[in-house]
Amino acid sequence: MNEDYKNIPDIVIGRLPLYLRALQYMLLENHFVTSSKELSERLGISAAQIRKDLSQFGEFGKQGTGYHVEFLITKLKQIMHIDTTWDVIIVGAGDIGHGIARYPGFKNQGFRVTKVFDNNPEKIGQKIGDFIVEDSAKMANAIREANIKIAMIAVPASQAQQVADILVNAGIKAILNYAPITLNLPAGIKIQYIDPVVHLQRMTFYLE
Amino acid sequence: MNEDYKNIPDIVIGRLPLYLRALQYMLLENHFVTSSKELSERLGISAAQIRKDLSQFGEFGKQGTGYHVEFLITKLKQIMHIDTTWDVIIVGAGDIGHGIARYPGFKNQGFRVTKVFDNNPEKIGQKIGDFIVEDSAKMANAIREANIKIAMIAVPASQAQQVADILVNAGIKAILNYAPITLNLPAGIKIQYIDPVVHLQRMTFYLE
DNA sequence: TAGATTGTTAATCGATTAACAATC
DNA sequence: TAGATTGTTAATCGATTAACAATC
Repeated sequence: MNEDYKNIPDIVIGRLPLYLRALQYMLLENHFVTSSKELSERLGISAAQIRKDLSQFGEFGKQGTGYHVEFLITKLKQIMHIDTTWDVIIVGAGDIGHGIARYPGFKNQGFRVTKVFDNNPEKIGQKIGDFIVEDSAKMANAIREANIKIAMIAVPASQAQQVADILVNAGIKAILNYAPITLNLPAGIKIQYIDPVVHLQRMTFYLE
Repeated sequence: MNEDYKNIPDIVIGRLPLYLRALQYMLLENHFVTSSKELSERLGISAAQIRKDLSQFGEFGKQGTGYHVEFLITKLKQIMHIDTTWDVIIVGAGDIGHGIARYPGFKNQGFRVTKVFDNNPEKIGQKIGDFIVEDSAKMANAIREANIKIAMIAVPASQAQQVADILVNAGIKAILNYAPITLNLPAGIKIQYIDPVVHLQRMTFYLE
């Protein structure tokens, strides 16, 4: 648990990465000062909500001028605990595992993929980007030794729960699950889901 | 717009795919009748909420016994407009584009990838799974000719907005965006985002 | 019949927005 | 100074939950 900020709604936490992302693009554009109004226009989130969200964590702006982009980025990274780099492992070396193992977007965002596991003997030893696929049997030990807290699951749905159980048992505290199935996890373990089918189905309701 | 059901909160629509997914697994397990209580336990969503969500669309259960799994699946598919198959195109033939082009999970879920586009001459003509990468310049025409309504964006963030504008102009109504940037779209265009970094950052707040 | 579970209402809970004093 | 924008309060809006009559 984050001890510094208690009772902050999870929905607020969910917006922080979006604020961070927009601010980082501003910096790339040499845009050094912004306002809740400008962020609002970029993100489609009301200015009042952005100010209220940020105010949960402190006072980061100046009346009349707004927010200093670089300063707010630094603060948000501290709040989200990504002022350090988290080691992350990938379980599953299929197409999805491949894709995320080679994804360049983790760089400088607080994450570094360190290992890729699979239980298929044909895949173990294979090269994926900078990684050699390792045997899932060695996964739990590797997690404990390197004190890994975050894992991404990219195995078939039929194996996902079993994998999750092993991960949690070995000390994993946060899981990003690409398998299209809801996982059953102990309280305190964080979980996020990525399933393109769910996202697509959420939109077709509105299509004719 | 869905003309049959008006004023239904989007957050309810967002849960329907989860209900559907759980029900489909039940059917695989030859589990033919279920209840809001059982779905609740599988999904971590309260039974009251499940019943209330479903009741927005009709009466699908029976007092005392619960819901007939196959019947509810059929109904949910109708409600979400996935009782037909939607053609979907992918823009961007990099690692992410590769991953989703070969993803087997769309099958029988209402979606079929029909084309993959890229603007890189080195990629055009390349084979990806069952597809030959086509020139992005031909994208707008292809969308109009086949009356495509759904696209997945898997290009770098720097190109995503430009691609989105072309897609919308050609008639695309729903976009699943893998590029890590918030897109600016006209009202009425549906958008969903998949960014592993955002999902991970949402969890590290809670980690020490 | 007795037990189980729905669909629905009303109450509760939580999130968003509008408005504005403070102040840069 | 005048204009702009924050941080915050109170009001509004919306979503979730508890409870239960209806009924299979």
